Amino acid sequence: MNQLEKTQLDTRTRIIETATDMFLLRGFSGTSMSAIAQSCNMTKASLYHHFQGKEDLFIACVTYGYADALEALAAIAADGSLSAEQKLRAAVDALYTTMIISPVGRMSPLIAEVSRAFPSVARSFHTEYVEPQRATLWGIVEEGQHSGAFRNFDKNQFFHLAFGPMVTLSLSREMFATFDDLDDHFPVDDLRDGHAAVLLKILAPE
Amino acid sequence: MNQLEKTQLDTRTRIIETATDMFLLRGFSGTSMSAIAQSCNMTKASLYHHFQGKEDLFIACVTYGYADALEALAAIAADGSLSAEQKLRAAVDALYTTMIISPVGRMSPLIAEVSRAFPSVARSFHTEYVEPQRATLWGIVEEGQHSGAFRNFDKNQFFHLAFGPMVTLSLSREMFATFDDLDDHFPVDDLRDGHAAVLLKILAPE
DNA sequence: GGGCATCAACCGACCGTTCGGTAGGCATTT
DNA sequence: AAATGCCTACCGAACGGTCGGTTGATGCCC
Repeated sequence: MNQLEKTQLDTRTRIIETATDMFLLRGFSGTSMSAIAQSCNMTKASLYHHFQGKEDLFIACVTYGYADALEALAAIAADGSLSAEQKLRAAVDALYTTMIISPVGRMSPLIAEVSRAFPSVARSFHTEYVEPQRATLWGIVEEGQHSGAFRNFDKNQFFHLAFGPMVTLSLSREMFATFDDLDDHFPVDDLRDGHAAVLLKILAPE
Repeated sequence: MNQLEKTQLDTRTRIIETATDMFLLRGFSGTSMSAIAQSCNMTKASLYHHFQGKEDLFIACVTYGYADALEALAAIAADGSLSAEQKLRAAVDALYTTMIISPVGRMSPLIAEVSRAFPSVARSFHTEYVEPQRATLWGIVEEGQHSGAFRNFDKNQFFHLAFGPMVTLSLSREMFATFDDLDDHFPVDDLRDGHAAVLLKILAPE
């Protein structure tokens, strides 16, 4: 990669990260291309030099974080030094971090907003992010089931109980982001620990 | 209330219900006042005769469903013929119905979209809808704890595990509303029953 | 006749998008 | 080494259209 391509990539990345922040704050329709350009210290015309249009930029924002978010989880699942219980516990921690902190984890309400206008974005989010995440987590559960550490449990039921609370926590913190007592209402660490304990309990052999 | 006031109220209600559907489909910024007026078979000017502005109309839409959604839950909590376990089971059913079907239960991503622009809407949603709902559900749990039917359990942890899955299910069905195999991915009845069973299990005395 | 609901017409601002053009780096030709 | 042509990045200005919101008039029902 020469200097020119690198500069171009840097600019694109800078735009994507800036735009992602704004989309998360104000929603898709609530964020204008002019406002994004302004935040990137460039003109609208320059912005349109790097992206074909608003939808194109939005898709780039959504897709941008898939890999990193999945990689952290995959690393835990592949760690041979951990037992299934340890992996599950670590995976829960990693998932909470992703859902609360990383842009891609906080995008659910954004996807909901555009789900009818851009069904392909929702499809991509599901196929390339949600499903791989579920599959990796389920691999850990299956490993525990084979070793006798976990009991049998319905797959979709487990996802419902595992992802439900953490996604809702992420959503709640977006909904009530302006509360100055947000951490009192929704204390991430406490809720995460209690949740992990319950998951291990319902998976424990009878 | 005379005939005139009643007609006016009917018109307001008709507008609110129409606008709510559109806000849920396209988001706040994605729904224009012209489009709402058109769906109501009236002019924008007539729409502005009934509501001061877009924010005013939106607040009316959000507030509109509070009472009905809370009433169904309160009726269960007040039913003297049911045991605490039966009440909890019925409450879970009612909450799933609210979250999946009723507009107010499906509004979470909408609140997230406007949370920074209209913090007061988020506040109202929390104070007048979320908190009363939690309080009523917790009343049922406390009743069971006093009678020995339920063990002690941290309040916020319980909310996390009880509301988490159902809110996420509602959100997921909004995000992936365009999928033609939506009910295969997110089967409400199955997930609800399994969830209720787990809740009763973690509350069961040791 | 007086208050109310509705309307067509209109407003300035902003939307996403496009256009014509400029500045500067790089490679090839002279 | 100078001149040429091309490419990327960027910009000011403007496009047609839509936004939320307003005005004044018209019909209608009590």
